[in-house]
Amino acid sequence: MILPVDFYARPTLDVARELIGMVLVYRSAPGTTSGRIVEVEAYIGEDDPACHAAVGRTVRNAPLYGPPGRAYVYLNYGLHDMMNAVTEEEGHPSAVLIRALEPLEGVPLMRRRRSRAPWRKGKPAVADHELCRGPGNLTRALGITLADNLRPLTRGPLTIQDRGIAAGDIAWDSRIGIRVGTDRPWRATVAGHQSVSGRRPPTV
DNA sequence: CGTTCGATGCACT
DNA sequence: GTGCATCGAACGT
Repeated sequence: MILPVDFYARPTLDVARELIGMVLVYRSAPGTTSGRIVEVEAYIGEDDPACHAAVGRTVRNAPLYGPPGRAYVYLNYGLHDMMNAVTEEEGHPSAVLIRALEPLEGVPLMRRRRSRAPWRKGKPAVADHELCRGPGNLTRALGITLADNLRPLTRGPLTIQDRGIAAGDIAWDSRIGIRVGTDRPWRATVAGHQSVSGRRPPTV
């Protein structure tokens, strides 16, 4: 079942928690790829210093101010497309960043797309659980690009679906890769999952 | 194990 | 001109 707009039109932390275990699906010409969401981060309002809306409305962050249930995709570090799901209501800039997936469908296609990255030329193929580990990696594996910015997540090629998969043990900690707003524990992960980005838990 | 650093594009000031 | 919601290789301990 594709998640309806109502799912997104709620407090962002609720949406973030419930997105864990849902399935991100992207249909493209070469095939369909999908994965179970295992890591997300919430970015909430102009008062959140790490949210793009902290500087007020601009050309880039305009999607955050729009209706919920749409994709906010932007380019980071000139290399990586980042995908968010817009939450709450119009005029309340907030979103959930999808940071990692456990690959489900289309693993061979994901492998092909990942190996096509310029910096991976001639390198060994990545392990399956690494394919969608990290926000830049998952958009590349699924083929999500800036062209998908503002796309509704309720229909069309890019959707998030409830397939009845159990969320697992959810851990909340501080968001990573940002220089401000690290005090807010707005990163949700499936505890101990292989595909979660950042430092791995200590190998015993 | 840890930290540093280059690649690369564009919105924003 | 500056600074990223990154990735992964290279190098130090």
